[in-house]
Amino acid sequence: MASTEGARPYHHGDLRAALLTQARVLLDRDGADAISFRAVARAAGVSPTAPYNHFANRRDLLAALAVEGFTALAERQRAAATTGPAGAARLVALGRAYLDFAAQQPQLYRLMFGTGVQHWHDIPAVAAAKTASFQPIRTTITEHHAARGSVESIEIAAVGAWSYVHGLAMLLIDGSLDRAREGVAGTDLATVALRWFVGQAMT
Amino acid sequence: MASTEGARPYHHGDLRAALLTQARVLLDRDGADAISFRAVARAAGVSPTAPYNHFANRRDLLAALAVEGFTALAERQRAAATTGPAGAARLVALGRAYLDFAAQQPQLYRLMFGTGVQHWHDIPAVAAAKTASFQPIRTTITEHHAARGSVESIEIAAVGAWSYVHGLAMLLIDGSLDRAREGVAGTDLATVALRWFVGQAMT
DNA sequence: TGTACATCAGTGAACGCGCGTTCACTGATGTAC
DNA sequence: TGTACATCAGTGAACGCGCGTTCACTGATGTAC
Repeated sequence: MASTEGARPYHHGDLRAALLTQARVLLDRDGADAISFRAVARAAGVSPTAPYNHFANRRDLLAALAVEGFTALAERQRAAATTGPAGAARLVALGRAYLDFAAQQPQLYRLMFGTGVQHWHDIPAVAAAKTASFQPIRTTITEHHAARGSVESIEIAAVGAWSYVHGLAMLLIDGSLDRAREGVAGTDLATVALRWFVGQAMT
Repeated sequence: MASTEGARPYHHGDLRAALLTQARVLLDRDGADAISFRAVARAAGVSPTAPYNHFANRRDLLAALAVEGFTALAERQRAAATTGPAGAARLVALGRAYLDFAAQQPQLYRLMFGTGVQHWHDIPAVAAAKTASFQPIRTTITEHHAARGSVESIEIAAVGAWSYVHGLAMLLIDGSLDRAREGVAGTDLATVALRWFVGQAMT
């Protein structure tokens, strides 16, 4: 019986990563509420208490997911904003990267922005990752406006762009704009909305 | 003993309203997760199962809260958009009413926009109330642009305005803009951000 | 005006459940000598 | 190279909890005659 070929080893190898993976599966399928310590352990094929070797508690696990999310979001934006020539098209590409991220993993996006966890800002790692995920927008807009405009006016434009794209992402995700989609013939609403914003507010 | 002066009557009078009130208290204090049927009943001083006479289940209770919220939000916007002369100031006032609503009852605003309940759109009353709460923005922007612009371009501006103000509300609520606040001297960030948007996008 | 009865809006015991977390433990691994 | 031992990463039983929901019930109210 002992140590037959298929036997699972006593030590997992990389349980931490496996737990995060399974948590993502649960998150994507049923939302943040479905992520319980026990359910994650179960999904990873491990005893209910094994996760305590890797995360202090449930909150800590969710925080790790959020940090991963913010990091990935920042990376996607950075990639989009450094591809192709500068100009309005770059701003649209930046916004599209943001919206695509949210659309492709809506539950993760929701988790990152408040749902499921109270007092995110109490967790330094999450707060830092979130702040960092705003940086690509700030940087790209600063470059776009170059010398035109004060530091303060550029900051306001950056906050405005983040607000816009964040609100658009949320409304698209939760189906609030399904009606409006029909009113916009041809191209998809996200593209139209992004071009509109860049045309109006970024010149 | 029976029917002494202080005795609570067997029938409550308006338990439905009392349950909603207590649910709001729980919501505001601890968030949507804290709203359990039992906790609400307890807070209303009633047996754990009494709420079933008024709500089919927990989800139904949350939906009622959301509908109340959307109705109030629409009302506030309508009031703001019909006070004072037309023009850019009216748009700013509309946006301010929206942001004030969110800032004054952040947990309710979160509940309305996705947190805590999956598949809001499956509940017709909620979907209808949400759609109705978008109407004041649409109407005001239509009037503002008058004959200038196609129906489609006005719809895009309306969607844009909603996205902007919604995103701004969420980011302000969850503390994401606390850093940015410091960078904007003098007036509060919400006002500055609203004026910026109206100045850029609504002309 | 009085009475019978239907309906409404509560009660309270009970169910089964999944959860977070603790605890003492044990198998596996790594390291010092 | 071998051995003793510390450390790490798991197990599994157990706890107490609050939850949603069901069920049979009962007190209070309203209505028909």
